[in-house]
Amino acid sequence: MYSEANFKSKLIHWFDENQRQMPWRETTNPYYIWLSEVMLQQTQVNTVREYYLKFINRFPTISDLSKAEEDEVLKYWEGLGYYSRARNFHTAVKDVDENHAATVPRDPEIFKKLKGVGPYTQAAVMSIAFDQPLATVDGNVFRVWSRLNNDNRDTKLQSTRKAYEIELSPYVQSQSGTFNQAMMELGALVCTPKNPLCLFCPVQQHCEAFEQGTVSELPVKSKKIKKKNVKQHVYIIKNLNDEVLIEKRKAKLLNNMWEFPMYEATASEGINQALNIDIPISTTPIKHLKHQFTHLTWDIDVFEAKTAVDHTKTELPEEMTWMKMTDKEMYNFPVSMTKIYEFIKKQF
DNA sequence: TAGACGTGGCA
DNA sequence: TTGCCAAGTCT
Repeated sequence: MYSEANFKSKLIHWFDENQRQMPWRETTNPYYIWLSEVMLQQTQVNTVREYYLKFINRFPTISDLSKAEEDEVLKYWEGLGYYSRARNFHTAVKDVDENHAATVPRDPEIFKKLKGVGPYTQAAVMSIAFDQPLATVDGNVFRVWSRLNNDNRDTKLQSTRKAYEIELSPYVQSQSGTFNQAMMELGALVCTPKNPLCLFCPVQQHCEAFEQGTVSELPVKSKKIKKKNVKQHVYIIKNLNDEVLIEKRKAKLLNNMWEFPMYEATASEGINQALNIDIPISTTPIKHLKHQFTHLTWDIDVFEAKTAVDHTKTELPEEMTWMKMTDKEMYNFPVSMTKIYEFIKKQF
């Protein structure tokens, strides 16, 4: 058994010398720290940087974000993925603005009640911004801690998370924010999923898995879900003004984002029903693409409607509109639709 | 509880 | 090309 203080001291010393520069590490503003933690969920640091800087530039205060329309907030999240994070963060910030005097709560129990704040975000924001004694348990910490203890418990189980939070609590009674970030940084830079740099690890002598030669087998994760494949038909409908038809999604997936009308291949007559007009559709796809999500694949055929009908005089259903090709930045599109846009842009 | 929820990087 | 992984949360 090793000294807890010795382990912590070595880890923090390594962190002081080796941590990466990040814009959110140069602020003590709890709102900015909170935003960064939301953006960093399941997302790599280098991807987040630009989004973070643009976001705080446009919404520099809680009040600014609180007053914004959801469509604009989503526009600033466009391309980052997991868009419910943006909707939930917006909701939570409005909550703070209205019910907490526009001040991020210091009480972990109150903060945890906000929309989109789970155990990780609670611990991260509370420790980094307010030095509250809570341990962050994220993917990095699961990996680092399971290896340090040669622990093969399933990290997907809630019980394992709880156990880790308790086991780590002695380390976060002081300097909690620094310790938490050091654990995560070690996981990101040294104790990596593949090819970990054990020879350069500042706490190698505390690592049971290194001693036992089991590093590559940890952490243990149980569930692997198989992707479903969904065939989709997308329709590029142009009018005589060289505008193209777009539709606002009303679904859990990519909710409230725009798309070219899309129907599952098994329901592809939907476009004619929706418009209540008979649009000639090209019989062969003008483009085929696959778009990968975590849990499914869209196998997309893109069809083009060549029509002489002046659809500008046809009344459109709710949540549909004609978009000028030069106005794409006025709408928020998922990446799959941006790919299609880039293709058809050449033809206009 | 297990599956839904985006996207890009990497071996 | 394919599958896993990246500072998770919601239902």
